[in-house]
Amino acid sequence: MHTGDKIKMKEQSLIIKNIKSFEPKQVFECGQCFRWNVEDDGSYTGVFGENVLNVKKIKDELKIKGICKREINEVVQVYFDLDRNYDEIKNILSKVDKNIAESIKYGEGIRLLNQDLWETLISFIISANNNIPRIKKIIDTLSKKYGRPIKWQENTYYTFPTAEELKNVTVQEYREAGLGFRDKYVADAVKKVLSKEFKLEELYKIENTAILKEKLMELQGVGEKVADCVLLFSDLKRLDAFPVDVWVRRVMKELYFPDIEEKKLDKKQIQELAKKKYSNLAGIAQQYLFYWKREA
DNA sequence: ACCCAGGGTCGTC
DNA sequence: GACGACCCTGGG
Repeated sequence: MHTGDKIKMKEQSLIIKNIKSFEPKQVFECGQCFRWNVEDDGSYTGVFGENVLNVKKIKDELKIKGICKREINEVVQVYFDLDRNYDEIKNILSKVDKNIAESIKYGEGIRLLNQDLWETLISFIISANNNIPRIKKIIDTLSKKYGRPIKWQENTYYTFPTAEELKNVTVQEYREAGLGFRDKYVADAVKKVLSKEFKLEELYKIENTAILKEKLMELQGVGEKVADCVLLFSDLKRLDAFPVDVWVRRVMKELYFPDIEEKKLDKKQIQELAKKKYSNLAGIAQQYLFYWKREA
């Protein structure tokens, strides 16, 4: 087990007034992240990178506090995607058709996070044929065992372990951490990243989303769906990626293919329609649809 | 008790 | 391209 130095940083806080398109419940429970948890007061606390933050929304004011490695306003600006104009995106998408317009009304406070590529990759490898509570539990266990502690307000939080920190973890130890059959996939990703056989930083240089997706799928346990999630939810931020899971398949069948049996509905058909309708914003459209269908 | 599904992927045919 | 297997857990 890693017993490195505790990360010590000063506490910081930030208030953002007149915040638009930011509803904590929707941001943190639309399926893009697994390390944000709701508190008794309705606020959310999460760990990302070497930061622990608590986010509370009161009316149209966002109160953020916690400890950050760098200046909190810079960290927040990037992680919460504050440079993107979601009003404009929602306007464009709402004009596509009534269905997406209704889903946007339902989840108008959704916003995509710029999450660390490594953490997103491993998290979504773990997500395969799994459910959200268990995914969260596994990621929590990995972080507690192999990440570094950050103390804040009586509590200890743990960073998501780097590839380096997972260097000596065996497949059996992953199994004991609850990963199930995904144990070997994570071990494989760690090995390939550490040996530079797979270079994460090179991925940012690839412009074409399809090529980038192929590259991600070279890794064990990364199929189309996982690759699409990494493209959309990590800081690779490919808004044209359209992950199709059981929920999205369900909602797309209901809305656009009512006469086709769900099992016979080809994923290619769904993605072609998504591209045609939502173009380079398909990924964001997917989040509105996913949240809508899953909550309702 | 038993079965099923869950933000799928892989190996085999 | 279709099909079954796969770790594990919570809910019916």
